[in-house]
Amino acid sequence: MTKILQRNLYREVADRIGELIEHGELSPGERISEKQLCDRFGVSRTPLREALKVLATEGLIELLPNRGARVVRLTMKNVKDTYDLMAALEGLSGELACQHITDAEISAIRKLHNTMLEYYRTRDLMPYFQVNRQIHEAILAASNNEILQETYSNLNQRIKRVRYSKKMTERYWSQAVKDHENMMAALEKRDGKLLGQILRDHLCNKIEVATLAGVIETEGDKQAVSA
Amino acid sequence: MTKILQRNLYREVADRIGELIEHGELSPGERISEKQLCDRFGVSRTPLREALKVLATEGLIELLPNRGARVVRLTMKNVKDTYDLMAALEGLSGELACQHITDAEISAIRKLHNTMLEYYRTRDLMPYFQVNRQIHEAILAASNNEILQETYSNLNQRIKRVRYSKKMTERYWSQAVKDHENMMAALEKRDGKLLGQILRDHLCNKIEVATLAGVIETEGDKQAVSA
DNA sequence: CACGCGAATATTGAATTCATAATTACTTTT
DNA sequence: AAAAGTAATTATGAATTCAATATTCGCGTG
Repeated sequence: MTKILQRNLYREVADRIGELIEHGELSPGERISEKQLCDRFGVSRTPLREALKVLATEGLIELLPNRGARVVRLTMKNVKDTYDLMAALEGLSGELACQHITDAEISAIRKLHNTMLEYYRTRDLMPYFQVNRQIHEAILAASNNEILQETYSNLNQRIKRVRYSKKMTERYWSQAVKDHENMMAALEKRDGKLLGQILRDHLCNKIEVATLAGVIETEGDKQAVSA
Repeated sequence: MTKILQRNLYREVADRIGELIEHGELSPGERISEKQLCDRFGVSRTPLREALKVLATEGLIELLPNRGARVVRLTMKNVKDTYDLMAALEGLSGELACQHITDAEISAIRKLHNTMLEYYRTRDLMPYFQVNRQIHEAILAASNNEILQETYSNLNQRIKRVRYSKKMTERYWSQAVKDHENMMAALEKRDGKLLGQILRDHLCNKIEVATLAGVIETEGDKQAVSA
C-alpha cells in the first residue's frame, strides 16, 4: 500500500529547499536567489522555478511578481492559527480512529504510550517528544482519511522550523502526560467523541504556542519587509 | 485590507484549468494534453507546466512521471473524507467566530439567515443554497483565521465539481433549517462550543454525501485507469 | 489471426535563449 | 554634497530548443 513516489526533479528541488528553510539555512524574509540555488543544486532555472511555485502554494515561501521569492515570515498569530487548526484536525483524527482502529493498532499505540511514560519517568525530553509524535501520527494514520493526513502534514511543514525548540515546565509536562493517559483510555474504549475532545483540548498545542514567543521572527531580520 | 493579487501567467492558467475541471470540460481521469491547452490559452509550455504542478499540489490533478497529467478521479470515499474534514473545519470556525465576531457582523448574518428562511418558505432551492453558502462563509470569515479559510477553500475547490448537483428531500431540508435556527441562537449568545458542535454535526454535509452516490465517477470514463 | 518486435512519431522533462522589468551605479544638476 | 535622473547591470518572466521517454503503427513470425 506504499505509494509510488514520483521523483521529478522539481519535486526533489522543492523538498531540498524545504529542508533548507526548516533548518534555518534560508532565513524568514530572506530573498531567494534563483541563480544561487541553481548553482547549489546543479539544475537549470526551469525545475527550480517550478519548485518555487509549488512551495508557494504549500505556503512555505511567497512569490512577489517580478521581484522573486521570499521565505514566509511566521508571525505569532500565524503560528497560533495553525496550531488551532491542527488541534481541530487531531480531534477529528481521534474520532475517526476510534471507528476504524484494529486491536493490533491499539496495542501498538499502547506500547508507544508505555515507552513514552518511561521517558517521562526519566525526564528524557528528546526521546519523549519523538515517541509522543509517533503516537499522534499513529492515531492520524488510523483515522483512515488520507486527505486529513495530507492536510495535517502540510500544516506541520509550515511550522516545523519553529516547532522543535520548546521547553517543558514540570507542571505542563505532567499535565500533558495525564492527557495522554486519558487518550489511551478513550482509545481503548473506542470512545471517539471523548478522544476527539481530549485531542482538541490537549494542551500540547497551547504549551507550544506559549513557549514560542522567543523563537518567532527575532533573528534573521536581514531583509525587513514592511507588510 | 484587500490583498494584492499577483497576476502571474501561471496562476492565471491554473485558475482557468481549475474552471475547466469544475465545469466538467475536462473529465476525471482524462488525460490532459499540454499542447492542446497551450493552443487553447495561447501560452507556451513553460507557464502551463508550472500551472499543472501547482494544480497537482492543490490536489486537482495528478502528475504521472513522463506520462502527463490527469484530472483526479473523485471516489466516494474521497469525497466523504473531504466532507468530514470540512465539517471539522466549520466546527472550528464556529468556535473561533464566537470569540471574535462583532455585533455588526452578527446582525449581517441574521439578515442572511432571514433571507434564507424566506427562500425556504417559498421552496426556492437555488437562492436558498446561495444564501446558505454565504452564511457559512461569513462565519468562516469571522473566525479571523486566515489559514483556516485558506485550507477550507482548497478543500472546497477539490470537490466543487460534484457539490452543486444535489436534491433536497423535504425532511432533510426542514432539519437543515432547524440546524440553522440553532446556529443563529448559538451565535447570538456567542456560545462557541455549542456553535462548533452544531456546525460539526450539521447534516448538510451528510445530506450532500448521501445524495452524491449518483454523481461520482459514472460518466467520463473515457480513459479508465486501473489504480 | 493473434502476438511480439522494432522503427517512427509524439509527448514529456529540462536547458537554453530571448524579452522585460527591477535594481544598481553613475552622472548631472541644484 | 545631496538628490534626481539616466544608463548599465542584473534578475525575473516566458518562449524556444534540445534530449529522453512513452506511444503508435507497421511488419514479420508463430
